[in-house]
Amino acid sequence: MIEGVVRKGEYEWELPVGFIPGMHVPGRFFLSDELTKTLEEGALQQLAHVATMPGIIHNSLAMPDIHWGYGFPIGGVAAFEYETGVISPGGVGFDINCGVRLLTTPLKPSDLAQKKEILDNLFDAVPVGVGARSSLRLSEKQLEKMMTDGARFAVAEGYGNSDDITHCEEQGRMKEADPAHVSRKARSRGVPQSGTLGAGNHFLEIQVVEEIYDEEAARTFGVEQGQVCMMVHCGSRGLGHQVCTDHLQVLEHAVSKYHIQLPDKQLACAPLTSPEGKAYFGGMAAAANYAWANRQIITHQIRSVLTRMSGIGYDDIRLVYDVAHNVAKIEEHEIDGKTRKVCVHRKGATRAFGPKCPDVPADYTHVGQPVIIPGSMGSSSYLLKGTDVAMNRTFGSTCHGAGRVLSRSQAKKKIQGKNIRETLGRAGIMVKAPHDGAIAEEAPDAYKSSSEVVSVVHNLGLSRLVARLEPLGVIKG
DNA sequence: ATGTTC
Repeated sequence: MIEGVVRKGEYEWELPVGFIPGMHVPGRFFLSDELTKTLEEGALQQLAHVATMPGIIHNSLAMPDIHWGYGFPIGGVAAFEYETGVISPGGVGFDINCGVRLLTTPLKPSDLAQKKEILDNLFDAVPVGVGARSSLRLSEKQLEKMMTDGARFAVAEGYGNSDDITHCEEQGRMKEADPAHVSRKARSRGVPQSGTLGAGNHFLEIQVVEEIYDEEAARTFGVEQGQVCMMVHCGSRGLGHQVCTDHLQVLEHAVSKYHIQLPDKQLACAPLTSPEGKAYFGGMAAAANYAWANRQIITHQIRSVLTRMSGIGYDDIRLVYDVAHNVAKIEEHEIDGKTRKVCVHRKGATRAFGPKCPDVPADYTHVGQPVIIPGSMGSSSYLLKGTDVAMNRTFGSTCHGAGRVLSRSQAKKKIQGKNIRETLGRAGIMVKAPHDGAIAEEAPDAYKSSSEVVSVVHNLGLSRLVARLEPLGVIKG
């Protein structure tokens, strides 16, 4: 382990205050011995950097999928006191509300004789790849509604049902969204991209529930062994990226205006109560809502294909839940016995609210919030549940996925996409992508093991395993 | 992640 890090338990490590100058709180991160082998020193430095920011409380936290990111580490969680703290785009990431949703179907794998045709139809119905454009032509007014109403906009337009809304984090809509802080350029990127999947690690998968770990929670979430499911992983596309870019520029100036000392320019931020901080938050929430609506529109396309191809009903395809992996939220948390209003930044981290917490859907509240962890291409995905331990220790947060071990360029150099496609094909997993390079970048070997990451948060109790899902067919952007 | 270095 890197010098200066203190071991606190089987899966826990601390960066003491003083690891670098100016830290207000300790850093704390969660790794198994196996995962410490892939820890990047740069990511740990970033965890320490975050601990120097104004108003941070409790700990600068990182989940076991920690890796190097823009300013803040990916896998990072940081909460700032509302009155004295800051908000930072680096703590959210460029893909605002990159997230994932899980749908159940009444189908069994044996009902998928036409799997290739289903995948072909899904590939035609959901535009994928960098710069993908959809056939939907949103008006300016519709885009505005998409940004203020999120998943509700999509459902109001006929792309879903009311259960879909109650089964989204935030009911698919942050009320603080303010489209006035979304630039003309961001809007022009958003208009043609509604209902598109995007690229990189974004995917649409046909999966099967392979193992149940927690019968009661699985039953509550409507998930059964042997059931065919659909998983959607995507975000706010070019619109969210542009919101991040635009506000970073403003906030770089705000840093000197508000006399904030930072160890890295990429931590650009502003006080939560400042006009600049509020503007970013309003724009970020608008982009988050765009992402929820985007996943909702894609859900409708999936339902349309499956009802046409397999004869099941539209409402037989149920949304289990939809979680955000990249977002900042105003929440109340109890710290040292006192309830504090804080802005929780989760960047490559999942909210994991426990039983009886606000915003957990009524039909799930006795169990806790569903947590959805996608695997890398061709590997297991997991369904977990939120816990009281997460509420007490990590502002109700857990990991988000596997985390890279090879950069995109390293992966493309080392790995042949065609070979991956053939190997997965032999295992019965069909892959469709715009080109083989997209497959190489996202090859399983480019990522840490998602099962190792998930076992750490399960063992710590930051969330608890409910079910494991395995891919049957993959559409990659 | 991203009209993949406006």
